[in-house]
Amino acid sequence: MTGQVRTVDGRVAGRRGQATRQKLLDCLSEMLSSSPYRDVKVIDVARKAGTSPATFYQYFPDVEGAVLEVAEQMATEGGQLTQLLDGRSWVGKAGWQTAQELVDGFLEFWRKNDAILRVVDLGAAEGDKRFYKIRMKILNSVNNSLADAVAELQAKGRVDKDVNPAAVAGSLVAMLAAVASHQKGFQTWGVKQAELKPNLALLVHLGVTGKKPTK
Amino acid sequence: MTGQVRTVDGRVAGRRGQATRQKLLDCLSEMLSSSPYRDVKVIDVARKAGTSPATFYQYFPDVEGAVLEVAEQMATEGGQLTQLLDGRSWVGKAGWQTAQELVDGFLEFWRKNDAILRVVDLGAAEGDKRFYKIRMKILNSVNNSLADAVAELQAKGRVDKDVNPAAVAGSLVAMLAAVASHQKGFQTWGVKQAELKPNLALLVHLGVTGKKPTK
DNA sequence: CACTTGTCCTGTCATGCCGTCAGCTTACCG
DNA sequence: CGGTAAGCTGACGGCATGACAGGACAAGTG
Repeated sequence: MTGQVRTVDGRVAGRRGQATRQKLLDCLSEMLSSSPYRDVKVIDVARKAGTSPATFYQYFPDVEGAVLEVAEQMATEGGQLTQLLDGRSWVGKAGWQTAQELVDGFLEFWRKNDAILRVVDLGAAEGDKRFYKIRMKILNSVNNSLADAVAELQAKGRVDKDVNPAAVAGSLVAMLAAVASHQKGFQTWGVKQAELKPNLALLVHLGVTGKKPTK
Repeated sequence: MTGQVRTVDGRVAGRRGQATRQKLLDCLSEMLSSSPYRDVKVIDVARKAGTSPATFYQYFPDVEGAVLEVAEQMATEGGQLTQLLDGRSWVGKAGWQTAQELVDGFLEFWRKNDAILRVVDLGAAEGDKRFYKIRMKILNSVNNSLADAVAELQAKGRVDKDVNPAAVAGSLVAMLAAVASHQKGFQTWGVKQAELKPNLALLVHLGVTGKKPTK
């Protein structure tokens, strides 16, 4: 799809080059987890990777460029999130389970990639289309499936006609993403991780079906 | 409460000093709106304020310190958000109106302060307790009111016992904040601002009362 | 083995921002 | 008018940035 990996000055990267490139990306990922985005410097990433800043600039235009790469890789993995919803039912007990598994899978994915997702969120909120597109790529799979589910229930008359499936789905997905980003924040409100999940699932179920789940 | 405003080196700031200090904060605010957080430099803020970098460092330890100040000022204004919920009813048509006005007021506040709120969100997500506290200060008022409303309905038996009021309220508030941050994103999903609001209100109403609103 | 080719890395350098200090200017007060 | 404290800035060492040319290295060739 993306063709060969190329250096900034146009050379094609060989085996060794790709290895160092990936090492730089991995080290960048680690840095993002351990220090504020604003303080991540090229020189630190390079040092951590046991190489020099000049090498970094051979593969990436700047820190942001490398971050986009990390984000892209994560977004590709994130495509698996569709599986949480493909072919699931929103009716009866199965519906409750669908909601629970969606919440579970979503939070888990976010927890695993929280550092890079923070930055993607920031970039998207700042209006950067590249980050925005990546955020879409991750959320779209879940969002579309949710919107379809709402639209389907709507067609059967089980959901009010004036509900906008895309708006509801988007809001629910945004909620999941936001809660995942600030999981620690809930502890201050006296809410433990284990308690949080069923309540989130409840909200998702309510939003999609308009009704309380049968457990 | 906070006593006198002091410079970094301990002098008390007079009228003139406070003016330049505030001017620096205002210019910082503008910069945050127009360029990515990562690219906001002390020298740019100082230039924009018609002063020198050295002056900046007289009032703030660094960019982050100044950002915290801006955020603090905004958080104080944000206390007004409580008014959106104080003494409101969640029953019948009034309940629907309460939900609508909450969504309206919340989105408006976020739209007005989106730049600084982005940064606060980032800081909080990165685990910085100072930003985290400010985010709390803003959200707590809304969150507590919502949680109280849920708990009250729960006491009357109108909401299931296994619902955790704080978890539900927190999730709804997080949803509002996230949607507000990414309002532009919804346009890609074909959802217009005007359509978004009632659907958000619906989700809030569903979350708080467990039932569809009577319009 | 010497030679060539193309990939890969780094030393070095000009540039620009950071953060501090000493010292100058301005405002206020007796 | 002189003293004192507030207010501001030029200047400087330090460090990150980003570009380049050249050296190191692996692999193939005669």
